Amino acid sequence: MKSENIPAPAIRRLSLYLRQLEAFRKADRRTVSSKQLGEALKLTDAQVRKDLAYFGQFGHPGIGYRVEDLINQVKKILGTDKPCNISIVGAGHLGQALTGYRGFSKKGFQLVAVFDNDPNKINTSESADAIPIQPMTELAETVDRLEIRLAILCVPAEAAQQVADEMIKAGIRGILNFAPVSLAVPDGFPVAGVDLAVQLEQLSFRLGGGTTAEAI
Amino acid sequence: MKSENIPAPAIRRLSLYLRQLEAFRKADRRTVSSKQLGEALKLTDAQVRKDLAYFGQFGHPGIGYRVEDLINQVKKILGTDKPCNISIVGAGHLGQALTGYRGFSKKGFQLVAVFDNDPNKINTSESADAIPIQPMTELAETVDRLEIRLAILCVPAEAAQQVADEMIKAGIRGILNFAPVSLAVPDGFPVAGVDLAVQLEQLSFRLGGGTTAEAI
DNA sequence: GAATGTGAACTTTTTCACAGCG
DNA sequence: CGCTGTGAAAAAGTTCACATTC
Repeated sequence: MKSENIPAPAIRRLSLYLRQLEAFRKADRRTVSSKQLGEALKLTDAQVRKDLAYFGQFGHPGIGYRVEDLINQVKKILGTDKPCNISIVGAGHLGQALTGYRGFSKKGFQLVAVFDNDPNKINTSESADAIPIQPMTELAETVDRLEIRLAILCVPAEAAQQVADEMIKAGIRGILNFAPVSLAVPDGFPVAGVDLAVQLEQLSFRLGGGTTAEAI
Repeated sequence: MKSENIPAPAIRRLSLYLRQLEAFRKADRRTVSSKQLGEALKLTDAQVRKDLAYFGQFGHPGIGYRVEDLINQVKKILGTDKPCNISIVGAGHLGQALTGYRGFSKKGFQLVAVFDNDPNKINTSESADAIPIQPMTELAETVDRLEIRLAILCVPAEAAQQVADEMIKAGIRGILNFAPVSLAVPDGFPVAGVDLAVQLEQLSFRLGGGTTAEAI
C-alpha cells in the first residue's frame, strides 16, 4: 500500500471488484483468485493483484482471496462499510424512477429525502416508507438535520448549474449528476457524471460509425 | 490523424467536447479556443488540441475552432451525424422513465421500440407518438424490421445476462447496460455500463471515507 | 503446486514547448 | 500577435516475471 500514488483507474475498478465479489458470494464461493476475478471483469490477473495491493495485503498465496473478507476490506476502502445518507434533487421522470429503485440501501446508501421546486409535486406526507417530496426551500435545513452527504441531481440541463450551486451551499458533499452538462464546482469537489447520450455516443463510435473523418 | 493509435480516453472526451460545443453554440459563440474548451471541462488546452488532432485538422491558428464546424466534425467521428435507432429492454421504473426522456433524439438517437416480458405491461397500441411496449418474443423480428442498432438494458440484475444473450442473438449491435452486473459478451462486442451504486461508491471514496484500510 | 505481492520493463497517455500559420 | 498542430519529454498506468509463502 503505497501511501498516495494510487491510480484513479484502480479506484474505479475497486467498485467493480466489489460488485463481482458479491456475485461470487451469492454463488457461495468462499475464495477467489486474481485470475478468476480478472476473467469475470476482462482484466488480467496482474492488474487485479496490483490494484488490491495498493491498499493492503488481502490475499493468501496458494489460496487466493477470501471472498467475504475482501468484500469487507473493499467496502472499508470505499467508505461504504458505514451507511451514507443520500437525496434526490429533481422529481421528474428520472428522479421518480430512481426514488423507486431499491438497490441503493443494499450498497450502503440510504435515500432519505427527495426535493423538487414544483409545488404540484410536493407531498410532505410522513407516511409509510414512501419518501416525501420536499420543496427546494427546505434543502439546507434537511441536509443538515438528516446528515445527507450525497445528492443525485436529476433536473433539466437548463437548471442544473443553479441547482448544483444551491446544493453545494446547502452542505452537500458530492454530486451524482444526471444532467447533460459539465458542472462548475469548487476545486476538488466530488462530482460524478452520468450522461445517457455520452454513453450512447461511445457505443455509436464503436459501431464502426467511427469514420476517421477524412480531413480537410 | 494517426491511423489507429487513438487513446480510448481521447474518444471518451470527444463526447464531452461535443456537449460543451453545443452549449457554446446555444450561447451564440461562433469560435472557441482549445483553452476555453478545456477550461469548461477542466482539461488542459494541449489535451484538447491533441485529442482533436487525432482525427484531423479542425482548428484555425490565431482563431481557434469554429463551433458549428467542429460540432459537425465531431458528430461525424462519433457516427451520430446520421440517426440511429435504439430500443429499451425492460419497462420497469427506470425503463419507463427513460422512455419518457426526450433528450435522445436531439443527439441523433431515435427510440423506436420498448420490450418487456411481463404480459401486463404489453401495450401494442400503434397510437399517437407513445411507443408501444412489445413482448420479448417480438425482439428479433422488430430489431430486424426497424433496423435497431443499440439497446438500453433496464432489467433486474438476475435477468440481465440472459436478456443480453437474447438481445445479441436478435442482432443488437451494442448494449447500454443499467443492470449492476458485468455482462459476458462476445469479444469486442460494444457494451457500456452505467451502475448507480458504482458511481456513488466513487463519490463515497472521494469523501475521504477513503480509509487506506490499515492492513492485516 | 498454486497463487500472492512487487520491482523492473514496457506501453500508453499527458504535458511541454515551439515552429508555423492567419 | 493569438492560437493551432505536433514532435519530444515526462508522467502515469499496465504487464511481466519471479521470489516467496502457504
